[in-house]
Amino acid sequence: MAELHRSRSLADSDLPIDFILARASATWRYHLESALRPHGLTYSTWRTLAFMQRDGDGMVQKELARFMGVEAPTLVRLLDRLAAEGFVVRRSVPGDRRANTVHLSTHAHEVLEELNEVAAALRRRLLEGIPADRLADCRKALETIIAKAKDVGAD
Amino acid sequence: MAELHRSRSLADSDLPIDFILARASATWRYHLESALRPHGLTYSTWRTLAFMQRDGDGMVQKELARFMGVEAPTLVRLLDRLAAEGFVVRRSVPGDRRANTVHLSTHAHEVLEELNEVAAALRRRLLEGIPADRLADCRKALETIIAKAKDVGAD
DNA sequence: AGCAAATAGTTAGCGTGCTAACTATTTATT
DNA sequence: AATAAATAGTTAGCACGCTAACTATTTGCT
Repeated sequence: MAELHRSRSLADSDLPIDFILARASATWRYHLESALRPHGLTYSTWRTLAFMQRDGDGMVQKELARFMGVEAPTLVRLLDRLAAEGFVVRRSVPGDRRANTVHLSTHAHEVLEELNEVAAALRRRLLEGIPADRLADCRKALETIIAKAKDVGAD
Repeated sequence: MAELHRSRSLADSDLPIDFILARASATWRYHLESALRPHGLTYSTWRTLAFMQRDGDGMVQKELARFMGVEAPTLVRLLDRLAAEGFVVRRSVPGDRRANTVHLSTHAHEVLEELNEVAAALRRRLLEGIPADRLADCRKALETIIAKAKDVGAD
């Protein structure tokens, strides 16, 4: 992977906040992707497992997609890959023959322990030096943005 | 576009900050993409023009790519599209026959006035209700993350 | 001068996000 | 009960991010 996200030359300040937000998010994702790669997962496939682990296990695909904030077709492909590699199992729902619930394999649970530590390590590294209250404020601001975006209605 | 980013059902809190960061960024991008679509531009092509407008005009492609935080091949395709639609011109550099400088057309300048207002309107809407000092703290935190990511070195 | 290394731009190809359109099934209407 | 509407999942196809590999040119070494 290139060293783009390790370089100077971005006059961070004086860019609008959304530019900074996008850059921070992309950079974080890039580094996580790098850290995950040796473990054979991408950011998105890892993220799918992570969401399943925290409350998504046993959900119907539709629910999981919504929980993760992606569209159904996006999830389909991620699950295809994860199922092919033995991380995930689709199980048909007794009452409804359209739906599948999705489940983590025991292998996935094992791997996740390691991967969660990888993610946590990056978190520690990137958040190092940010005062806790500033980080809390940041979190609140981001949550407000997410909330505000929800009730827009008149696009 | 789907109404994913307008829905509830994300238990925002108690998710790690990187999940919140990614969600906020994706949501913002989604709404901007929606607002831009009627004007015939995508988020990424608009973003390219926006970066050119704020200091990137006349840059060599390589420089612009770095400024924007994307790899060279990513920018190539964006410029191809933007050039085909008359927003951007590539001009060969006298001293160096490998390089191109890129320039906004007058049409692009005109369109940008409108688009900047679109972006600003969304900004106002999504940031509404966030106290200025909290937003400033958030910005500082995000800039710290970006800075921290730069000097990682030992990936 | 001449050859190796570096650099700018590009093409090819993969993964991930989306929308649109399709199938199969379930629910609601009448 | 029969038909319309809604729902779950999928497939197809586009945009955009990346890396790897290629061409053309420039720079640096000897």
